[in-house]
Formats: sequence, C-alpha cells, structure tokens
Amino acid sequence: MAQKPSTPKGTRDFNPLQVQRRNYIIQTIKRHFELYGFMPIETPSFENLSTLMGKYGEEGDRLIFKILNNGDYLDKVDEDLLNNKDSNAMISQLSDRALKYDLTVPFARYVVQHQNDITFPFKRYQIQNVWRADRPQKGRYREFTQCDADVVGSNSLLQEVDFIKLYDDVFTSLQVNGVTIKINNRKILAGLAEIIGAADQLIPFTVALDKLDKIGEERVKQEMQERGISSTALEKLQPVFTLTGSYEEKLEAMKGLLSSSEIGMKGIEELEFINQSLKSNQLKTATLDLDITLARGLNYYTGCIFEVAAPDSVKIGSIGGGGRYDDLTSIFGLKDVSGVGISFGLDRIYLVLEELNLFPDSVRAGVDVLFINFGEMEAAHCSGWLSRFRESGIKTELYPDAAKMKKQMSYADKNNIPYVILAGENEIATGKLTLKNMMEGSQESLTIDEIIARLS
RNA sequence: GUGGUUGUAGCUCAGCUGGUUAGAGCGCCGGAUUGUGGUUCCGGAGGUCGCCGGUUCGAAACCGGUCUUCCACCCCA
Repeated sequence: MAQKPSTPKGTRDFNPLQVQRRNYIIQTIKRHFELYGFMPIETPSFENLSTLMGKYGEEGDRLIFKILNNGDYLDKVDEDLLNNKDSNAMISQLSDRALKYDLTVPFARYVVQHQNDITFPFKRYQIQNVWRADRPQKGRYREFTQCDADVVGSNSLLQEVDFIKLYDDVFTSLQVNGVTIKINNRKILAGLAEIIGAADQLIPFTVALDKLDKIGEERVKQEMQERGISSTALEKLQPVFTLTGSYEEKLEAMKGLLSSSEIGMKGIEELEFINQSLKSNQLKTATLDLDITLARGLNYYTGCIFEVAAPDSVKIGSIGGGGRYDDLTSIFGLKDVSGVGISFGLDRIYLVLEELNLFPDSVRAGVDVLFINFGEMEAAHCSGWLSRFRESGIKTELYPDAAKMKKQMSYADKNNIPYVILAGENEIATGKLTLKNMMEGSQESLTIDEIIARLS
C-alpha cells in the first residue's frame, strides 16, 4: 500500500529558493564572523549522552533526543527498572549517544579535548544543525540551525562589546532595522536574589522575573510567592518592576538597590563599562536596551546575557541570544577558562526577512539565461556559446529537448529566468542572436559579445 | 510533558441532522497557436475523504486509538 509521505514532526524540506535564501543569511553571518576574527570549526551531529546530560537543566535533559543503543539494547538494562517501567532511570542504560542540543556545550567539550592544540584566547564560529524534542510551533522546530560565535580564554569585557557590534553589523547588513539587543547581567540577578534573601532560589527567581513583559507584574509576584519568596522580599523588589528610562537611568536606580551586594555591584560595573565603550563607537541600526528582567534559560551563564528581539512589527520570539559563562569547561576538567558567545537563530531570521520582504531580488533559484533548443544542429552550435557565458560567470542552460517553443518559454517563465536566447537557423547564419527580456517581453538582435557585456 | 485544534484532488477549501456516481477555484496536461511565456477560449487527467479499528442496512460525516498541523502552557532559537 502506498503510504502518504511526510517528514517527521517538526522538520522541513527546503526547496531551491529557500536554500538560496538561507545561504544568503548564512553567508552574511559568516562574512561578519570572519571580519571579527572568528574561525570555523565543526563537531559531530551526535555526542556521548553523558557530554550533554545535566548541562541544560532538568527541562533541557527532557528535550535531548536520545539515540537508542544498537544491538540487544534491553539486555543490559537493570531488571527492576525494566519491570517498574522507570523510563527516566533506564535512559542511561538504553542510550549512550544523543543528538546535540546546542553548539555551546559541544564546543566546551572541543576546547577541553583539544586544549593543547589551541592558542587562547580562542575564537571560533560554528554553523550547524541542532535538535530538540520540543513541541513545534511557529518558528520553533525540532531540527534547526544555529550560528554561534564564541571566544574562550579571555575575561575582557571588550569581547562583550565586540559581540554587540557584531549583532549590529549583521542585522544592518541584512537590512533588518529596528532590532533591539537586550542586555542584562546574571550578577545583577544574583545580587537581587541575595538582597531579598532568596540566594538559594536564584533559578526559579530569574525564571519568574523573565516573564514580566509577558504575563505582567501581578502574576510574576504570584509565581514568586508560590516558589517561596516572602512578601517583604517582594516589597524590596518593587523598584525592579517599575524600572523605566534610559540605560544610564536604569543603571543608576539599580545601583541604589544593590549597594549592599558585592556581586550585584560587580554586575553594575560591567554594564557601565560596556555602555561607556559603545559611546565612542555607536551602533548603526540596533538599539541596546538594559533589561533587568532578562534571564535566559541556560543555566551556565554567569555574567552578561544578551537576547535580540526582532523589530516590533514582527511577532516572533527572540532571533538571537548569548552570554558569558565562566565555568563551562570545568565540567570537562579545564578550570579558569571564561567563555562568552552569541547565537543567531537562522530559521527565525529567515521568517523575519520573509515577513519584511527583505530578501534581495538577486537571491533566487534558477539560471540567468536559457537557450531555446531548436534541434540537434542548432543545439550543437549553442554549445560553444554556453561555455563562453559560463566562463563569464553567467548562469546558463540550454533546454534539453527540441520541445515546442511554447513549452520552452513556459519553462523559462515558471523558473523566473530573466533572459531567453533564441539561436535558430537565422541567428546562426547572421551571428546575431535574439535576446528576449522575459520581464518586459522585448527582444533585440545582438552579437554574443554584446550579450555577455550586458549580462555580466 | 499538559490542554486544545487541524487533516477531503498537486495547492486553498466547500460538502446540511449519516443516504446513489464526493464538488469548486487555482495549478497540471492537451488543443486554438509548426519561431515566442505571462492574458483569453475549448477539452482532459487527477481523490479507497490522514491511517487503523468500532457503531450502522449504509460513514468523508458518529465513537475510540494513532500520526500530522497549528495554538496556549512548560521551555526556548
């Protein structure tokens, strides 16, 4: 029985135009990564399960795609676990490998594994697919592409400044104006938790705070209370909920609030430095916005955190994010190496460009010129011309069969081929080819050199 | 992982409280038009109604399961 073909949940096929457009975004990002001194590396699609587990929190562990062991995979499983159907406890016995969940943790593994061959600070970029067993939604897939740039082995805040400028440059180059780069610092969040006496509940506290712009002040407070944060603590936190003004104004207000917290003040200092550095070298189209409620899920961030929001007119989640992680490599045995990095969400950037109609016309599938096939003799004559076109960098093809003119023209039309060349008996005799502009419907008689000069 | 939603021709969708042979628009193929596409006209092909099971004399429609789509949580790019 013929089964209806489909791709697995949360995955997609890409047609030629979509691939061209994705490549356009990737090329733009790559170019800027390299301009900023990042070099490409690649890591395997799957890692040892133990490399990934526990790095993204409990929720993250659940969303990792595990690969079932080969062979008699039930043989090694503990019988009690099997009888109790204790799936979670059995995972480590059923699966040794898993698809990578992001690019940062495999990168940390790479750094530790190759530490003797690496010269620090090490700057790398990586553009590869990652997989998450999440429920798909708009702009959320189970297989998607991340474009990461990270630097490890440098504590300098100039790295953070560079990343902000890199974001600005890439989105300026893609003509996405009005992007907001939100910045915060985990040290400030730690300071806040410390001051309200919830230092041991940093993660639930930040997760709740992160939802402020989405669910509002009341429900955030409610969630915090449910997680055991007292009402006197919430009172101390009140200024955070009503914080407004410029970057500097917000920073000043936070300074007052955090004056008794050493770690909090350290965070303030860092954000001040970044703001100061950007004054002399302003952003082109992006806006830098201090957002104290920005938390970001990943547990390994320790310093500055970033998130890029699409222009207001496009309703989509963040299109990029990143931050500093002081201790990621220590899990793999390399201490005192600080890392900081950012990520571009290719699939979502694609949706933004599509919605705002920002893909250049030059980014399209198909050739520039189609030669009409009039028959064996004429096709043979065209062969030399085809080569000359291609040597000049003009994408060219000859219709493979001497089909009816209508069919050949229709092929050009449907593939959005801008020019058609008619080289039949008359043209071959005179050496002047008929060049038809498919957009305008006009045509003229020109020599091969004239056509090449015009199209290249 | 929780709650809801969707699936009928290649695409977008109609199809009444269950009743003969399941429709439309667009697209596709052929012709009008043997060296000219997009417009027009004429003709044609194409569906075991997501899949499996159940109820019924009878199911695209009702019920259960499953897969898929989209949405809200959770979380996140």
